[in-house]
Amino acid sequence: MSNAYNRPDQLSPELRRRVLDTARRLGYPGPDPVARSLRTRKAGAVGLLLTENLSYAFRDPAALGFLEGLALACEGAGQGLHLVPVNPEREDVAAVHRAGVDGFVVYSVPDDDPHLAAVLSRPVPTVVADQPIVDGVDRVGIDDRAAITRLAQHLITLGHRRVGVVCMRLARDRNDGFAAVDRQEAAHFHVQRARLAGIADAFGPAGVEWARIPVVERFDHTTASGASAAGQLLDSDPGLTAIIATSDILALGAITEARRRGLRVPQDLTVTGFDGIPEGERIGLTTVRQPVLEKGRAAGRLLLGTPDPTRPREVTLDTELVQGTTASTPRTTEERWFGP
Amino acid sequence: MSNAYNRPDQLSPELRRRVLDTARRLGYPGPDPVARSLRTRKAGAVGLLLTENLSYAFRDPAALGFLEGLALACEGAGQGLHLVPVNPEREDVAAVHRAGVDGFVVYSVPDDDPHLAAVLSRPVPTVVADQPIVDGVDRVGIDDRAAITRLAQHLITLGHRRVGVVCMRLARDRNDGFAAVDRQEAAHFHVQRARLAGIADAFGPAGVEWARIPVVERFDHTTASGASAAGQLLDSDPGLTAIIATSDILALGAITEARRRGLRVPQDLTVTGFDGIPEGERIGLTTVRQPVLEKGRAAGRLLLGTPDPTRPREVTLDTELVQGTTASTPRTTEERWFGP
DNA sequence: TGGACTGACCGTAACGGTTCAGAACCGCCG
DNA sequence: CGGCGGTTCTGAACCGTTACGGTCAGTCCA
Repeated sequence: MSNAYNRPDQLSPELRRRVLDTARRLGYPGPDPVARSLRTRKAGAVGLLLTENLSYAFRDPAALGFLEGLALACEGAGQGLHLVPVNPEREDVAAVHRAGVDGFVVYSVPDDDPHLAAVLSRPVPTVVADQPIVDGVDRVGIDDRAAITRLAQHLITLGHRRVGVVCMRLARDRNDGFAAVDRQEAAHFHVQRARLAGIADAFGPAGVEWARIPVVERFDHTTASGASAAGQLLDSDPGLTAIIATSDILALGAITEARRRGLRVPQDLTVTGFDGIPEGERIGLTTVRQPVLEKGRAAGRLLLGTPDPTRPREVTLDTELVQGTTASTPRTTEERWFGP
Repeated sequence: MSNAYNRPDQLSPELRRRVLDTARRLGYPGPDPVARSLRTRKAGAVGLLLTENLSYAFRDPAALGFLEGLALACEGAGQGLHLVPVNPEREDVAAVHRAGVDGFVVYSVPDDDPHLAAVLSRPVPTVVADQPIVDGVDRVGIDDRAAITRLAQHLITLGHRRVGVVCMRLARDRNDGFAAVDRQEAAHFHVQRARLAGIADAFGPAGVEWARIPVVERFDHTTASGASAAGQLLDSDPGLTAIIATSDILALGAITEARRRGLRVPQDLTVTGFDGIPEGERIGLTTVRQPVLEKGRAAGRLLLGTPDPTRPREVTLDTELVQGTTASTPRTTEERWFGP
């Protein structure tokens, strides 16, 4: 029976025809994929775990790029892509245990996320992306810290000293407001923690004490969040010459808010982002471009490729500083040159 | 054992603890999801079949909206979303047979697609979206024909008579060029066929013979395709006053091409789209807005909801004519009124 | 004291494929 | 005619779980 479907060479054409015939007559719908998976120990799919609602991934351009790259890799290997449903409110890990997959890709979840723990407890290969290193699992990412240091140094070169920072959520609990250093250092999102540290790396040597640079955190990753966070920064210190956002989405919101307040970008306020999303490119956002699609593809390849004996592998992709038109010398310097 | 994990009420806490303890000691990784699925006859996931490369879905805003809505519905029901890998070149249906899912959603594939046939041969519930009705499966969609008829009538009211049409692929074979009526009528993509018919419905009564309206087809659904198709139309008849595209993506490309030729939109050329994607809204594209997210959600609900005894169900969602700024009275009429 | 009842626990039979060993068969040669 | 190499076919074991029925001990009431 099985042979009739999958191994035509193992039996005579005549018997095969007869088997298939009676199968059809009996209404047999073909081999059951689940039973086959049980026996062969192959599900033919990789699971993807995202921290946010599944649908969030379809809104965030960076996540989307990652998804596209991963899908590309899966497609190439004939593997399905199983999106694991996660309800960030309820800590329901059952979905992770129920997913019939041959491996997991975990994208940007907090390091204390129970779903991540659940994935690691499953006896299947796992690749994490934009995450800190976990014991022995493969990892793909960029050097967030060094990348944003370069960007910050660029601002320092331009003359900025009074800057504010807008960042994404640092932990699973909602904290829409200022984030002190202790919260920053305890951050559970590796990417955000690294980016903040990278900014500090640049400003410290420039004589700006990091603890005095205001950092505003937002739980939701939307342009509206970026706008309100920028507003909060400017309210607390109208003398800021630059706002560094840890994502393009937040930066776009900050620009909107600046304009709303009658501030010209970059003449009155410099704004920078991180990611290099198309919307940012369109308006000439100064940012760090990271190869999101490549990242997804690398994650897929890492998972689906032959499991190298030199376990845990790590792929770090290159980034590029994009000097757009939203950063310039600060107003004060400018005024010094041209008068107020 | 099973009870220890899933039915704490079925055994004493003491025994449960002991079982779990020894399980851990033996390195038991928890119940195997595949075996569980085999036994319970539930995979906990729905399959999604798209005609294009998986990664295409992440580029096309309309598909993306559908995906988001579907993901939302799955999430709500705690179901995973299994994206079936399809290589449009090779007709490899195996992936459909290998997918361990409780049901399928089929989105906008040609009605003669072997993958669709493979899905229908599987003994699981199926919902098709933007497809013609298949025997006894649920369906969700819009009234493409009536919706675009309204749009076309709007153009007729404005005074347009010499129009050209840009449409997406009509069949699985590549045909980048004019599509005669016979090809239109034999189209395997229900949505495209319906939209062309809808345009004909409007222009026929207005005294414009449909067969004389040039229709240009493009295989790839990109703005570049829209641009080249518009170019082909304008080359063949520079006197066109309007271009009707069957999607916003194509319309955006057509606008780019018009501008490149020094034609102002809408003063020199009216361009309309279909879908109501954000990029179109931003530039004020005249189009038909369809609730793509709702469509995805409806598909998910149809599949996951209680299977109504009144089988095949059908959900038709409403559309809205968006009178943007890319359509106006045609140049010739204008000139008649104001002089050249 | 005995019978009915309750609750905890355990053994076993599917679920539906794949795989593999060995049976059956066939023709051929010594 | 027996043995042998080869192919085709059959049967049974196994994958890991859940559902179900049965055993057993303990409790309650007549």
